[in-house]
Amino acid sequence: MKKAPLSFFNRPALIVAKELLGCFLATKTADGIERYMITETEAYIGPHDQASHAFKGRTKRTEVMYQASGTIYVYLIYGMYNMLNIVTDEKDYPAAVLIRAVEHNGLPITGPGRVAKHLHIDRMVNAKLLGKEANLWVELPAEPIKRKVIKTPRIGIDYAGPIWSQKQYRFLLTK
DNA sequence: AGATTGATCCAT
DNA sequence: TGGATCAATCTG
Repeated sequence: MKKAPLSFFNRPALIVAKELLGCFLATKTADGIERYMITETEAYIGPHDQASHAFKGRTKRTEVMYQASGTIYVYLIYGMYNMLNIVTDEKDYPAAVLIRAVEHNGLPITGPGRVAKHLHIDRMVNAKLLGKEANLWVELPAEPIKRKVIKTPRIGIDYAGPIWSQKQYRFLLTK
């Protein structure tokens, strides 16, 4: 299995979000390398995206979204759940892809909170670089995926207004 | 449908 | 400095 180069992420978030489907999140454990196939993503595409945290500008929390592509962005929501994102695009351009669901040995893990919990991902890895500074990286599938891709509006962003809340920036693999 | 939970951001 | 808000999930 081939590790995704950091250049994979140095592209528009919409492209990365689509291409991450079928890729694997990989982490090293005592039992070896565990791989989780990514089955659902969402793109947050820039400073003008009203659904994005970066819409309010550069703050202590959003600073990581402006860092180099391949940087990990993890934040806490509702005081309970960690959300795993991967920064995309050029440095100083705030964009990221949220990992919303994976599959492990054919078993689905749906919902971003459950994904992070299952992989033991928390804010300790926030602002770390995939593979270099964190025990987490992405691997590319050996063969192109055969499953179909569905697009829908993003989840839980009604605050983003009528235009941005309806953009079809969520991508899922069908069964 | 309602509770949960705490970091973050902005207005008072 | 307080208080609303939140890229969600669990239980009834």
